Amino acid sequence: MKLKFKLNYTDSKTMARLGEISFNGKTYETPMFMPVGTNATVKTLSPEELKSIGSGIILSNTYHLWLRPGEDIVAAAGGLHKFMNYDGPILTDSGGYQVFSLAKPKDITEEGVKFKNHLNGDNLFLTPEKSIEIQQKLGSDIMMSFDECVKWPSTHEYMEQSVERTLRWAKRGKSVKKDNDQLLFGIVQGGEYSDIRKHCCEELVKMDFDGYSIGGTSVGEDKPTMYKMVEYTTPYLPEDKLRYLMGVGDPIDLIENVMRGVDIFDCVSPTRLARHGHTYTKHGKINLKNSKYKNDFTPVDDCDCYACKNYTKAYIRHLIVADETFGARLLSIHNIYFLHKLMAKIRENIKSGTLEEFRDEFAKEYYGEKK
RNA sequence: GGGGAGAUAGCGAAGUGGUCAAACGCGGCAGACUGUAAAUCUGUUCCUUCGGGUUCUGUGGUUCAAAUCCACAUCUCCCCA
Repeated sequence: MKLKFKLNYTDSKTMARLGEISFNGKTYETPMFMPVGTNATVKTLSPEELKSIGSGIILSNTYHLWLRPGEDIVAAAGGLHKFMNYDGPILTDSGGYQVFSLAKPKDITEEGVKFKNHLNGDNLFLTPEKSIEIQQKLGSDIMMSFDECVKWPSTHEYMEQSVERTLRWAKRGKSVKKDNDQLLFGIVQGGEYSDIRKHCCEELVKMDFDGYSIGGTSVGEDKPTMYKMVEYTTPYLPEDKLRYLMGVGDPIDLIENVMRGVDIFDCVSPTRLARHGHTYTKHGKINLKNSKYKNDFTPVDDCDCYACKNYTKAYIRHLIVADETFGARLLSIHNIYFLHKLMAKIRENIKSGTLEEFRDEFAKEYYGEKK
């Protein structure tokens, strides 16, 4: 079953797009938010819970599954879908982000990247070919090319060299790709340098990937810079292919980047923030650990998710403070639901041509007066 | 009744003459988190008008200097009768 994307509509005032992904007999609308399940699980949530809150594609990770349990075990289980019991689409990251978070500059060579296994300190070596081979064994529906996620800020000179190497890596990865149902995306790097972003897009498009990812964002840059990175990229990508902005999940960033032509997003923040007791509300992000919620017997938000329909802030706060996993689960449900719901509203406002107004309204409520 | 041990900040617990407003842990109060080395990490936690002020069960004492030494008192725990 091959995942297919169809572009249905492009907003005339912004670059926002409406599309649909079909997979395994189901269709999913874009723009879409994808929860992250690094270790073949979206932390604390079952596949049934994910589906019930409206999740479509979920993300998993090549690097982590390579180390544990190992791609051969996942393959022996019948692939990632069977292994984790998720029949929706699965996208795997290539390990490129771990180049940013785990490797030192001297560990990055033309051939590949040297890692210290974060579990036991072993020396590891990941190459573009190896990354694709692992992802093929995992059997994800969308694979990522192995790239260098470059730290911000970086010099124009470094970025140029790094992007050339990332392009060579993209080609190498593609060369070992089997002719199967898995899609392979190229990843656009180039920091905030418009010339490098453009060049990277053009070279990747020549290689003809199944979709294109925008990388190098959400690595500590400010929002205007992130938006520029996207603006310097999307105009050079083919209309009919999916565009994935990697690692972006702040609510306002989702809206802003849909307006810049992005279709799909992923981010760890809804689940990580949940585990840390933070939660999104229409009036901004709140920290449920704050003592002012001790006696607050109202729901987290005006929302119809399972957590908000059945539980109060005071109760969830108690669970979080008492380190009970059910608290993390309830907040994960709400936080992911909140982002899915936001994406649904974004889609509606693209349809009605009111996305800019929606952005302004949302920002006013979300950042205006914090509860 | 006899013998022994001990009382340190909200709690547990170091410290046994000056470098002690007092380690560390917990608890409390905040903050951070963006393709997950993250159910993690950071700050803070006697009072303060930020100059200082008042602390280590209490009272008295020794000393230039005491949480630390001495005396007595109070309370707690253990052992023996």
